Amino acid sequence: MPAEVTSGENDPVTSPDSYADSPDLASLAALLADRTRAAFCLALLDGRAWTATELARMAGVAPSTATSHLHQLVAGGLLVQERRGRHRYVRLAGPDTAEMIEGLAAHAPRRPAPVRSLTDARRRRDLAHARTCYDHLAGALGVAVTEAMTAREFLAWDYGPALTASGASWLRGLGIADDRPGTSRRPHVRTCLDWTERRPHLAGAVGAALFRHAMDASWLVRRGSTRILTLTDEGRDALRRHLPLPDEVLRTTG
Amino acid sequence: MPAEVTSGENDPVTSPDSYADSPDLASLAALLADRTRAAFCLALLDGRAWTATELARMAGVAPSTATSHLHQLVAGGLLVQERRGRHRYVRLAGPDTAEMIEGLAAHAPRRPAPVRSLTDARRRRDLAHARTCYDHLAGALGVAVTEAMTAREFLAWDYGPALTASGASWLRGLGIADDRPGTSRRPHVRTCLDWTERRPHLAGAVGAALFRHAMDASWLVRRGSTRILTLTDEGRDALRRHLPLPDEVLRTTG
DNA sequence: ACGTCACTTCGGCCGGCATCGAAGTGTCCC
DNA sequence: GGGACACTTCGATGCCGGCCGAAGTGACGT
Repeated sequence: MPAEVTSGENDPVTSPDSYADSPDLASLAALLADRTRAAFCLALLDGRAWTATELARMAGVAPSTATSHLHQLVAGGLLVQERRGRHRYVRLAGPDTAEMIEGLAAHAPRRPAPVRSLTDARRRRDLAHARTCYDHLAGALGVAVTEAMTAREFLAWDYGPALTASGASWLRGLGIADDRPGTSRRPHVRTCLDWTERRPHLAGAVGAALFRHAMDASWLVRRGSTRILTLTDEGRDALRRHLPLPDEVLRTTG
Repeated sequence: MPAEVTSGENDPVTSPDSYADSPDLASLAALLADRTRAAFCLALLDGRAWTATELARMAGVAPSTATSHLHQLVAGGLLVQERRGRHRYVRLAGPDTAEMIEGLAAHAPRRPAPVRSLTDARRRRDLAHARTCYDHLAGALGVAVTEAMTAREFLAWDYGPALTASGASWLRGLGIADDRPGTSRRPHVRTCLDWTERRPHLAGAVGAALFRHAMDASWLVRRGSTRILTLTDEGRDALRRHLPLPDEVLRTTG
């Protein structure tokens, strides 16, 4: 945490004399102000790379339309692309971009989408139960984990969300290497307002590490190529053992 | 922190059965995707109420245009209005709205605005030095305060920004009533990426309380009706005494 | 080599929306 | 009461941008 204040040599990313060029809020917001582009970004919030055609089908637009939108999103710095063969893979530019979009989405009004079928209803129920949120766990399960960690005083909220000392050692006990604080720019503990639960769940580097561990240990498995997560038997046992989670959220059946 | 997960009676704010209605990101972003509306919101980030005419003049549009935009922003929940006599005062709906806009602005590209005059250059320099950011202090001074509090270990960053015990007692020593944690929903320590410094400054309830104290104690005064803040002699002495701030940021001349 | 597939470019169409001026309503002050 | 002022409504204008289909390019597989 260097406390140098009289900024030394400025990185010439913009103008050499960088007094307050006002942020171009409108151009950034315009990128998200289209139904199709917004749908792309929300889909990409699962943290993985999608191809242009997949996104086009998901949003119900022609491939040429998707191309145009992806150009804009990449040019605007929200997405990065990777060309492999005849495929163009796009993903969110980084965790900070994901957090920005999440932050916006948390304040957005809900669109009342009518339930179309029984499958649709099931899909929604499962999505509300457990899903990925970029690089961490969301849904009722994510919120429950967060609140159980709070109950055991692994997380403290008094002065902003923070991991306690016992929380850090709990993580170490799980074999989760706690990234050394200060190493990365990213806040270690961050919260993210859950869409479905309307309560915060754990995010940031700690949330990502915990989720990575849960996937590595097969506590959770992805359902197909969606962002829906299914709790495995091992996962249920582990969460019951390591955290006293209420049984209601520990159902393992899709 | 109630850990009730199987949502009991739902508040009927949307549909009775509230599985995951996806957020309407596009409609929210569209509110900010217009140059004029974005300018309104950025101006309102100073936390005070403006009249429609003031905003119209600031943005360089006709009054009728401003009316239309303000309607949309109020209908969208970003702004609240208060009619007093023949004036219509609007302000940001709340701290969470301000935080959302700040978060977006921090990721927005800078618009290279050419310096038009000597007055303009001075205004920018002063704005970069100290200004309000909704309800707390921003600019080089805000960042310096934050970093000095970090150096004295009033703030800890290891597991997310947090106020330490000594930080809490330091605030009490200043006569700042530390809002009892848990009382309000708002995180007590939050950071906000500074536009000009590109480093975080203190925000959240603690940042707001500190700023309020600085204004009450006349450490800082507003310049006219702008968001520019000027450090007073008392303010310089106080900051030198309570925090070892580097002299460079302690200039009091506008 | 050929067909298939993923993606791109281009042109044209169309809807939505920001803008303004003019005219109207209510408020304040003299 | 009259005039100035803050704000609103309405209609007209014009532009920007999303959308598609058709045609083109390059990669992959048989």
